Amino acid sequence: MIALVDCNNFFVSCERVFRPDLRNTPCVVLSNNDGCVIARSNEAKMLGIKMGTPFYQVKKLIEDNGVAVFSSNYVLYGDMSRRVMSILSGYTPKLDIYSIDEAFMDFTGMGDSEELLAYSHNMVKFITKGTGIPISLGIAKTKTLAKMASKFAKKYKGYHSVCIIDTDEKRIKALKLFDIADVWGIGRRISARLKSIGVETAWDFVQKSEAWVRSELTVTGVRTWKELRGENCISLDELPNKKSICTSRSFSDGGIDNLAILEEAVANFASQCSRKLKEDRSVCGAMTVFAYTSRFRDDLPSDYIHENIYFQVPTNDLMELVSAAVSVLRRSWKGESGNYFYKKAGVIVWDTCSDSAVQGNLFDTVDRNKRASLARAIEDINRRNGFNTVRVAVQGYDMKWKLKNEYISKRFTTNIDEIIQIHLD
DNA sequence: TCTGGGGTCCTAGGACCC
DNA sequence: TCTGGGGTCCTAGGACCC
Repeated sequence: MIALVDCNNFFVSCERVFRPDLRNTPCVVLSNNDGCVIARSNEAKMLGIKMGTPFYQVKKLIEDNGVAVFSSNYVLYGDMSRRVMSILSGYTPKLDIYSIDEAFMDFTGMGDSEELLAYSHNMVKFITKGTGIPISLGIAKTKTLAKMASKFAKKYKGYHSVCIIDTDEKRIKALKLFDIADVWGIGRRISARLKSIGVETAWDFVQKSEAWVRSELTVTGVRTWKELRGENCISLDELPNKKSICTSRSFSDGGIDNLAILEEAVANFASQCSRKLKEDRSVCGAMTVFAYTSRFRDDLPSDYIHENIYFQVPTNDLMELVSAAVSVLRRSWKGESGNYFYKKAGVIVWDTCSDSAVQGNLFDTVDRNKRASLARAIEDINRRNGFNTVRVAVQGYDMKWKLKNEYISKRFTTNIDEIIQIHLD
């Protein structure tokens, strides 16, 4: 059996751990730049605030109903996630972390349904006590069915946060109740297509033949189809190293029309990519730099910079990545100041491989040894004094491209100066 | 006025090989 | 007049996930 653990309204729950006064108040968390609503408490969902709505469109609704608003605080969420996952790992021989707030657990050979239920209820209590984060569990024979079960666990109070689909009878009943659009792997496009030909529920979908699914939805559709019928197709393998790493941001206000400021931003994105590669013990063979104007503004001139660069030898070197990113940007920059307002930019590194398996280049022009010892010195200083203590000059200090985050909470768990204080009168 | 950020997998089609 | 058959590799774009 496989269990899927899902943290309820995760970002909101993280904020509430340090704001217990908001336990029954509607809350939302906004995306970077305070752009869109990306997490909602149950009360906020009930007010009709939809996932992904631009903040300005619901600002009035939020003010009128006393909804608490938070800018996203990924340092806090990342740390809370690590705590939850760390406790979960003690409850299974195999934990597969799927996202910041979800994980699959292997429950094979860990007892019959009754025992699994008791075990899970116990775990839910312990996680809540240990971290303050409420979770839900779905247990079934396949991952897709476990995801479905977790939605039932969340929806019906009677399950007390744990729903198990252990018999064929239960599976069929659940499939008949389950909207095809809510199935894991069936997105907006495909569900619309399926509904237009009368496939409304997961049950309707599994009634179709394998050949039909194969021809209409390709092999990924067949995997989902098989999983819903109880056949395991999506493996629980550990996550391999990332194949691409992206750092990107949208810019607040109108955007950026100045090359120097955009350079600074892109240099910092490249620096982040270097750090992420090193964390993964990876190097990259290629990089893409992109920058584009707002796609919502038909009245302004638009531009779309999108350029690749290929490295002679795969690298994760800070200076090499920063200089490559900036050179690409300079080369493809078309805007005279004032012509184009770039709203978003980013750096993607790809064609990655392990840093211990780098293929050299006979015609390499760089002294790699010298670079490596300098990189080690920089990493050493930054490890002790904080990321970016030593930086490439073009990264700058102004952060003129900095994000808007008006409603951000403190880094309660990761910065000693921001630790929670309790005043006793 | 204001619209997130990070990933994966699959397929079609073009370029190339013998 | 008539123009083969079998492959691989790469990329862009589309679908999905959180």
